[in-house]
Amino acid sequence: MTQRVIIHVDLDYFYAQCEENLNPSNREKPVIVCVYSGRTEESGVVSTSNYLARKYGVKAGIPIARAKKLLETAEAVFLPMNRSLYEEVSDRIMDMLRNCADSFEKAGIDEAYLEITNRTSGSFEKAAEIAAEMKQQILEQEHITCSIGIAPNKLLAKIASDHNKPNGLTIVNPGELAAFIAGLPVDKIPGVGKKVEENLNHLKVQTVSQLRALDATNLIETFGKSLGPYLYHAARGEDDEPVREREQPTQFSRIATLKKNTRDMSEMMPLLEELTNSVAQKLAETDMTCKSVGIIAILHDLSIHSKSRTLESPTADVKTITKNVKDLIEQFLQSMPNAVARRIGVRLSGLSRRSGQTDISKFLHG
DNA sequence: GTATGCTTTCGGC
DNA sequence: TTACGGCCGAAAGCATAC
Repeated sequence: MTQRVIIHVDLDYFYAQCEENLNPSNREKPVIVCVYSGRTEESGVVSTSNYLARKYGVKAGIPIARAKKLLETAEAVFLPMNRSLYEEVSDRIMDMLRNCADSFEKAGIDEAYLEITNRTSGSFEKAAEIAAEMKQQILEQEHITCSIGIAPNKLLAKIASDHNKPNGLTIVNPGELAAFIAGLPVDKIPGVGKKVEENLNHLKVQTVSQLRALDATNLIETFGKSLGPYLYHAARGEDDEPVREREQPTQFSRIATLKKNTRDMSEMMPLLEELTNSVAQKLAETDMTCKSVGIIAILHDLSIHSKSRTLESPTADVKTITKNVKDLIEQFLQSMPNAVARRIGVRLSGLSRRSGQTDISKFLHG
């Protein structure tokens, strides 16, 4: 088994950087890209912000109203999301990166993994040169900075890209691997968020080297048969996940906030129809069918609930989807007599592509 | 018990 | 002092068939 060379590319504060490029005068100001829910003038959350805004404590996920408070002394720019713009920029960058790799994996709108083992013959020095060229190309063609990690696997490449931001380049040579991760806080491990971190803290684990001291059995008992082994290996910098193009999407969903909280069918249906039409249109655009239809409800207390059902046969028909959505909402309201919805959504899953799919009758009667 | 498939929840970005 | 989105993929949880 030859040593792999993996790169993780993370586009810096991506949505906000796209907005800076659209309007360069914003580069000197805090820029906050917002998801407005439409309920009141400023209800909603921050999607992302530039580094100037972050100096004020304004970061992804906080309410817009709170961001405005934090920035009331600054001349800040609050902008609504323009997702199609970000997708276009992302698509162009991803196409550039794909051409730089032996194998390529888009891991989100603003990040990607590249395996470059073959084209570097395993040399990390050569990898650093390629990374520098990629950074330059992305900057010249799209005026976007990024942070890059180079490592022997995806796990370490991702941790490395996060190590020096923005506009950073971090190399973790195989020989430096142990020293690199040992002192890191456990929440630097992808998959270790608030909840897992709390659990680890109860076990007196705050750093990766402390995590490494736990035995596999203990980890599996505490975190289950998926996360347990993952943590055991992550503590040692081990990961053999391949870099591969992601398959077709597995689900499409649309969710939105109601003008006011309700459990009244007639107040929910217009929004549900809109969401259903939108997600069904996505299905049509991508020439897919769905086998499963589901609804999502976020209640007044922000608790999340969902219901779904599998259809007799795959469909892309709006009427069929709408009928099932309506049934599921009624079923949900009946099952939770005290539920008052704040946000509602529609989810289609069990997706498959229509074209290229052989007619089943050929198998039956071939 | 194991394999498989479906529903619901979790958590990253 | 609080404040609160819209997506996605994966895992957990559960049921059923063998």
